[in-house]
Amino acid sequence: MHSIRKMEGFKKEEIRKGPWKAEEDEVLIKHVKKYGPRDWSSIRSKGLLQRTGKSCRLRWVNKLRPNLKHGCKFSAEEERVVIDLQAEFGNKWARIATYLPGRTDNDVKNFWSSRQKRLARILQTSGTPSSSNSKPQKNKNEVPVFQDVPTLEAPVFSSSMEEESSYFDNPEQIRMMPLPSLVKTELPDGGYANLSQYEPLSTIPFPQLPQLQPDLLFSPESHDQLLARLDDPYFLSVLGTADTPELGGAAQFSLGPPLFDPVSGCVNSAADVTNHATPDTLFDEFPSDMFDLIEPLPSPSDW
DNA sequence: AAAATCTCCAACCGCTTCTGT
DNA sequence: CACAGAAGCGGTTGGAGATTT
Repeated sequence: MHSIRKMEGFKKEEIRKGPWKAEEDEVLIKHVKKYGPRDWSSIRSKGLLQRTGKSCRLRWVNKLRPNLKHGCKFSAEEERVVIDLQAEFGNKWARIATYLPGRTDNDVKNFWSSRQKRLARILQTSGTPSSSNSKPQKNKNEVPVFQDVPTLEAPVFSSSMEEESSYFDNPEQIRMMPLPSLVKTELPDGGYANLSQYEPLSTIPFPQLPQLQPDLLFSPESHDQLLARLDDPYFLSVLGTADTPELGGAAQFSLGPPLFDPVSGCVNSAADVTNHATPDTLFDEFPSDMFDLIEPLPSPSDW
């Protein structure tokens, strides 16, 4: 009896974990509406939710924030941005996410890790003697890593504002609302600029993404040719393997059209992208043990 | 149709950085 | 300057749904 009461008392104080209910979201949204995305821990201290401030913040940033792209795959452009910026910044997901409106660090992180798994599996199963003994892989996704690129028609940077902002009565209120950290975006030159979701895209600072040089647009090559290319640092930089962000320096090369057209402020059409193989395409051509031959370059911190 | 396997992603944890006192 | 609490970040995990056998 006594212990049960004790347990009940304890349970009341217990911090809730796991999936969020719609009611909890409501409460959180109301709180943000009223106070802005801050004072997360006060949500619990006020007894509004039995969630930690940390959990509330995460929920807001990853799911409830306006203008997030829910349930749409990374477009080819976005993939390239991630690949390029990962090569440049390393696993700085939050930083990379600031270049991808509507994407969170979690999105980028998840995208990258599934990509890595995919590539690892491909390398493992694409013909090494050892792997040929292992049980056959039958996942059809394995063969054409990037086969879905041309069909990716996510409304990139489309304004889902209408539906999202329905959380709020007054758009102006949103505009004036203190914005989450993503708003403050460090520019490549070290300065800061506002990356407000409510600003026209053309005002969003965007790094000049490298342009793909013609000889790196991937034509069918023999494995020997590909291996020969491993001596080319440019070639390696394009690969941008997860484990070797140090390879970096992609920005100094030309890797393709920028994601944004600086004139129109729009994203380059998917049609353009289909004309360029993405770096991922490379992996289809590689011998599976190729990466055994690559030695990571020293990391920038060691320079 | 059922079981096995794979993929995606929401959410947690631990650590680091920032900010206020 | 030192400390504490809050916020932010990156790594990891586990479950749900999709796909394959």
